[in-house]
Amino acid sequence: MNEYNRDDILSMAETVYGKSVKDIDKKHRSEKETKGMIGHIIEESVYGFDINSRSEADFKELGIELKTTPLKRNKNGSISAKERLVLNIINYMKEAHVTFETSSFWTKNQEILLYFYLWEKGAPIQNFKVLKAVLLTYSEEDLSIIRNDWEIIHHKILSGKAHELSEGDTMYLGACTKGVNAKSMRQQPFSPILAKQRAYSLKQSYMTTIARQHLDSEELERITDKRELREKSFEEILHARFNPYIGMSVEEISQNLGLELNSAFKSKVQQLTSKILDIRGNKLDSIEEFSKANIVFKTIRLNKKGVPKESMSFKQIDFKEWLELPFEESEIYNTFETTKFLFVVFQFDDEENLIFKGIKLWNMPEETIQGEIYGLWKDVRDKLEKGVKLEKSSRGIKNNLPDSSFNGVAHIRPKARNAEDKVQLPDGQMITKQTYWLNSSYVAKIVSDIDGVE
DNA sequence: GCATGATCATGC
DNA sequence: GCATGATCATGC
Repeated sequence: MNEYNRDDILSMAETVYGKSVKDIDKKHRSEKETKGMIGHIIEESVYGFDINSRSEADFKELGIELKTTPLKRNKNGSISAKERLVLNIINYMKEAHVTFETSSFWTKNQEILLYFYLWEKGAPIQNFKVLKAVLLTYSEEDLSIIRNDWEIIHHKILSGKAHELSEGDTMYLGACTKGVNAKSMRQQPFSPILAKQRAYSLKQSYMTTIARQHLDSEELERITDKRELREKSFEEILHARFNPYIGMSVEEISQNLGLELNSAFKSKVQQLTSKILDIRGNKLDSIEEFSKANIVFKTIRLNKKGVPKESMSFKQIDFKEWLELPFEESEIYNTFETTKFLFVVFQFDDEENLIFKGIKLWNMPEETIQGEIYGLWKDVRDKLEKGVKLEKSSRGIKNNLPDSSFNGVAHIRPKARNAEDKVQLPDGQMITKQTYWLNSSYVAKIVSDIDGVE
């Protein structure tokens, strides 16, 4: 037993494509629903492992680990990874003293036998169906980026900043929290501060892209190549692409690129950016690296003082969810923990020309997420629990949710079709649809170190 | 002149 | 029809 080769592993997997967990499960293990059960059932019923007598490595001789991961179907029919793929826990004490090649990430996760199954809301686990299995390895391009991600994590450990790690720090390989609860803490070697227990993970956005490439044959376009990635990090490459245009007006950039633009500003920037990154068509959302790393574009227009005219808005708030889910599962936490933003920054000069100032690849510092964002979340939560105060004012209906003077980072404000475009609060009252916003003064601070912004 | 409630524009 | 990026408009 356990002397399979790579071909065996995959051809045996094919025998269960389309089958439900219950149909695969020869030993009726699925009657006990526990986490990780699907993996156990596959090991036992597909590969014949006696899982009670085994502890770790699945296909030891091949150095392959078996993992299962849920996919979900979206309203538009596409599929997405339901979650990140959590790998091994990071032992900060040990990981500090290794190189990428000898790291626990690389030695344990070089090659993964990955089973995709379709998760369905509300359905029992037994009904979930296996869609496909793949041997997950990393392309040379991905590996360059993953190696750089590992270096970023490693560097934080070496600088005594393991407690400041955030998933948003990196592109594909993340350090996600993992523990029984938010209070699972570990020692780190170069600081007395206890750090949250974290595990290496392949980000949800990375898993989504991998799943779509295998199951939907999605075609995406890379903006870098392996040669370039050997020389520079992805972030450096991005800067090199945009740097030649710094100091030019939107019109000058258009002329320079041979584009004739008379559309609205928003689509102009999209077209310019596509051209600068050399994307065919105008599809910024089909850039492979951005899709895998969950990099989101935001254009920022600064006034002469370097402050955006408007705050930056995000998704509409689902107040019922806000009240029900803990902070670590909330939408606002997940947005800032897992998104990298690519700010494309322009500034008005004295003649009202819009001048390109540069870009910034940014993710919110963990400190701010655990500080101000948590504070905002908690304040809203408490008010939802007690009942939101709605009062008629001279300018519409005023609420007592945190405003822009709350903590200097974020606030809550309406965003709707009009004042009558409402949703129900958990307490039953109706409120104009609301969004959370990053204060314009906070955004100004984030981009204040971009070259040319004064 | 900014904060804040309201609303527009676009794309799916 | 709705979500989301973007912006308006007025009271303080």
